Amino acid sequence: MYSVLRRASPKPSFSIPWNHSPPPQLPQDAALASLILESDREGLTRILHDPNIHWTSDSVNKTLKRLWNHGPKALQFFNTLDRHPTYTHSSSSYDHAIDIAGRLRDYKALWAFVSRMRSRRVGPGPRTFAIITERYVAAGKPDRAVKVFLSMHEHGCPQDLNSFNTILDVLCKAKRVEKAYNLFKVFRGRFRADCVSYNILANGWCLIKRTPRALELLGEMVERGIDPSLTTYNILLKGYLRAGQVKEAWEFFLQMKKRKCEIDVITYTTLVHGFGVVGEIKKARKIFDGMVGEGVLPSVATYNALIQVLCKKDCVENAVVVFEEMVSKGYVPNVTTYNVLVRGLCHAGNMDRAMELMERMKDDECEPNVQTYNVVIRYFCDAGEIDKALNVFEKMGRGDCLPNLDTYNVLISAMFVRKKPEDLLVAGKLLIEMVDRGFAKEILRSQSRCGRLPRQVKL
DNA sequence: ATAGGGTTAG
Repeated sequence: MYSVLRRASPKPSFSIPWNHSPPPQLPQDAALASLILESDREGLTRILHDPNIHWTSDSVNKTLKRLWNHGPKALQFFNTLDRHPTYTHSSSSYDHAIDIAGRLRDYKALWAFVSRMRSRRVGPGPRTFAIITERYVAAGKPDRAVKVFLSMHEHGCPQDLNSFNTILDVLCKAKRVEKAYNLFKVFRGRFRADCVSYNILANGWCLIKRTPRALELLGEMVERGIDPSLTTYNILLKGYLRAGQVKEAWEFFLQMKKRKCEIDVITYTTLVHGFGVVGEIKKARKIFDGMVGEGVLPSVATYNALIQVLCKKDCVENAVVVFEEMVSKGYVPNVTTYNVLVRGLCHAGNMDRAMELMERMKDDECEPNVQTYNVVIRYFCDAGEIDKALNVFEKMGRGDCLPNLDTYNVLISAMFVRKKPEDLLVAGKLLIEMVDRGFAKEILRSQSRCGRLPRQVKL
């Protein structure tokens, strides 16, 4: 039975936590994570304060990471352990907790962690502020993020070029490029902006498809005596391709070659992917086949790019051939390789082979992640095979990979499509489970963005 | 955790 149905019966008591579902050879932190999810406050203290468990910073961090999509429980775990008689949290665990609080937009808790960190003299450090600013920006508060950056020194962590570049990057990655550029103009002198600062901003303009501004910035850096690096050129190249300026991209690449710029594997990966996504498969292949002759070996990412575009714009069989080829050459596929191919197989209607590949992943010691599961669940739902989707969901729930908002969204909406009464019952239970796990705020936010819920609906 | 290349999808 999957977890929602189990939830319907009385919860197992703590002395026999695994009575209903004995853990199948799960890593310790995964077993712990599911145990935490199932337990109430009292039980939690009992487990965590058990003198037989030896806590380390590493095991705490792994557990927090597992509970990433279950914020309230994760913080409850962190706080309970914070009252442990002998164990004290490390700075990286505080950073994790701060990240989670920020994701939940619980700024009160976030700043309480910062003060506690400081009073225990384990921070806050540059990484802490990278996290905090990123969370504010993600919550749509870029001005707040800038203020936090400007007040870092008041928390005992002085700003430097690194932290300056970090805040620029955080703003750019969230597409607040104009804001980043304004901050940059004010402080580039004080922090001695370097090539990295310029690259971050150039990449920002490229992300919002404003390649002319990126090019302008390139001129600006040269004017100020900073030499563009290969990274700079790769950013521009990617920018042209992202903006659909394929011809310009190719000309830019030829210029790079002509100017004796050392072309690297990232340049080639960018090209293979870029030409592939616009459907120029032959060109993508030609670039891929030609790179070795230029003295550059493909990486796993290059293979991933080729496999992905073959799945999307050619046919999945050819992608499988390339996959087998890379394996026979001794490359070790990573989780992205598998995910791309699993999705390709699903898309081609080969659900059985997709599931087989997922099994092969496990045999190859590459654990499927939430994306892998979500893809398969989504395609099963699309095909109306809700029972099979639930079957896969059940496998996740056992703890090795916890569901996220997408997982719930896909499953629940699929059940509303079919409208069988028993489905609706399960959908309701899933919804309760979601709310239980702290997804409610997130749902409301995403729904109100789409205008699907009236504003007065409150949870 | 200072920058560039691969992950779902309407």
